[in-house]
Amino acid sequence: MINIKENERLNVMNHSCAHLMAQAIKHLYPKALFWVGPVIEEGFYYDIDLGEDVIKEEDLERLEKEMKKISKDGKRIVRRELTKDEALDMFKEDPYKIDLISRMDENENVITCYSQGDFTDLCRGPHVETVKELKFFKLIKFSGAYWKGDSKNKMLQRIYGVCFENQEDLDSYMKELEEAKERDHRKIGKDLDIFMAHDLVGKGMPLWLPNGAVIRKELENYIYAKERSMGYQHVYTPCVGTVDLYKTSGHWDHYKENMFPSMKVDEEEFVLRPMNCPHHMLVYGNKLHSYRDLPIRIGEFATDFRYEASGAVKGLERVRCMCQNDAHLFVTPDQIGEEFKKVVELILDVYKDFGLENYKFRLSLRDPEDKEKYFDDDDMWNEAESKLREVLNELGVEYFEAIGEAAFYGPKLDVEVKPAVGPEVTLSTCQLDFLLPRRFELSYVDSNGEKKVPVVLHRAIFGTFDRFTAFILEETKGSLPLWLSPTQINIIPVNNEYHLDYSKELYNELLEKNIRVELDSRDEKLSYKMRESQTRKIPMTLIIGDKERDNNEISFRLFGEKETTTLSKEEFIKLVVDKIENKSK
RNA sequence: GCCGGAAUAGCUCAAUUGGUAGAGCAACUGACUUGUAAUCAGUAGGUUGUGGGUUCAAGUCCUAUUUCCGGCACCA
Repeated sequence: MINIKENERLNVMNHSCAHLMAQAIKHLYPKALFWVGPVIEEGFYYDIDLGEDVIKEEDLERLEKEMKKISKDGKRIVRRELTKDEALDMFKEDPYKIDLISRMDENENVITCYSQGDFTDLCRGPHVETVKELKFFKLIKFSGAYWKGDSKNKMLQRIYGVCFENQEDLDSYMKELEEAKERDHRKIGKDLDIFMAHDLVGKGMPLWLPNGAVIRKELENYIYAKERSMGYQHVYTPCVGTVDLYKTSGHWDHYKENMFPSMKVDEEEFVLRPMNCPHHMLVYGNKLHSYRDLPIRIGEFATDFRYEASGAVKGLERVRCMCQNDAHLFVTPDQIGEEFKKVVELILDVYKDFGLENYKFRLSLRDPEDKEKYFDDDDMWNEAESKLREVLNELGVEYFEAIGEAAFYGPKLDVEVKPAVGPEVTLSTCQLDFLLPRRFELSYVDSNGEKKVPVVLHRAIFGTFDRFTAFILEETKGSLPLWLSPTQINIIPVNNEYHLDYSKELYNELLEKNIRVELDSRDEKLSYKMRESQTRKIPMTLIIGDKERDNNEISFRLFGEKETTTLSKEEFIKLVVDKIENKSK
């Protein structure tokens, strides 16, 4: 999808289109006041205070009509420079503009406003010459949005739109939006029986159906083998802990609002665990460790519960019950760089295996001004942050930095991906932590026989199995590679009377090789079964008739392809086993 | 949590201004015995998310609530 913000011409057009929309809004809602109307990757929006009025679906059409009318009228867009006093005077009736202007420094930037016909807005520009240039636009959606992005503030109304140079580009953009809906893991998850939800279980608590469970098991096996080969040890720990555990870790103070409420059992308070760090700290602390033992890598496929805001819950992507592909690496300070590097390399390795290319590394740093959120120790933060940067530069990994995105206990590296619908989410994460080991009084004995505090790296390669599955479904549009596919092979006998025996023989042989195979022996037409095999996106469909039976062959068709390939049975089985082994399509 | 919208058969969707809840697919039964995306016929399937209310009459109007959808805010 085209990034409008980064395309110079489209950026200007979309910004002007935001003004065009504002003008139309002013015509239909004379009392409307405007906050800001920026260009974003997907087009533009404008935040508006409509007083008592609210935008409705049908209003978008009315607005579009009004915009077309203004555009046809073809007024020039006129720029005018203002002093701060002039600006304040011009917009003296508008508290939003006064808020903006009073924070401007006229010595740094010229204050400008742009007019088109009866409409003037404070704006940095630039704009197109005349509104006539804005013809191919569409208002996409609308919603509430907090003033200045702060939930303590009043909610304004936001309208999103997009503008292109010609009808074809607009049409193809609209088509892409439609296609994104088809790719949504919630739709695929329903169509392919991967997961379900039920009111009696609760919001954000997906139930993994047999097909989903196969995918998840394969993911577990895959990452377990990788981690074992890298010296990880896996544990099982309970999904509950006492409140005291989280008071010790410090999470109680920072995140108790996002935990399920505690429950009293006998004389103790328990909570469903929202993360596994405290449990793993205790596992480490179970034994006295020598510096020779480090790094110690403790992994777990751990179910966690978070009381996510009701409006945030979404499919498998944002849930209240999730399973983390979690691990905590206990290292000496001079092992941080090397161990962090291994995690980044593992991430790159895994993403390559899954053929993922659409992701970004984000180095999440603290906001030094925010003393409330972040653990206060400047030296610790500076050291940790520069360490991570150093490794990333050494590996030559492209990344961007995000101030204020760090965890309260340390900086982190996140992998960001864009779902089919909605804002970007974090998949993998690796977080540096100097704090938790101290709080749990963890130690190792160094070469001088002195007790030292280890450093912890929290890391999750898949993030959660839930979210990773969601992303894989969207990336593959549900057409999973053979090794991950719930059903790998579907056998269709041409005629049940003549071909079922050979089909069964084949079925059993594949089953013995641990291949997930189905035999469709229903009394239905071949084309009917083939259609179903394709809609279920089964990677390989076998057609077994006279030819195959007589020559001890099989004919197969790959998902999404028209042609059929015929191989000897042995060749075919070898091909399938190889494909699964190599994780190829 | 906030703003807005939605909820009808297992699934996808119909049902004028309030006036007897329907269709396709799936399921089941039977016929057909099939060479690469839907064979034909029949049967069954619903307290219209849930609880209140208005009305002679509610899928439709009001109200509360739950869940879902689009954003916002949040995301250890």
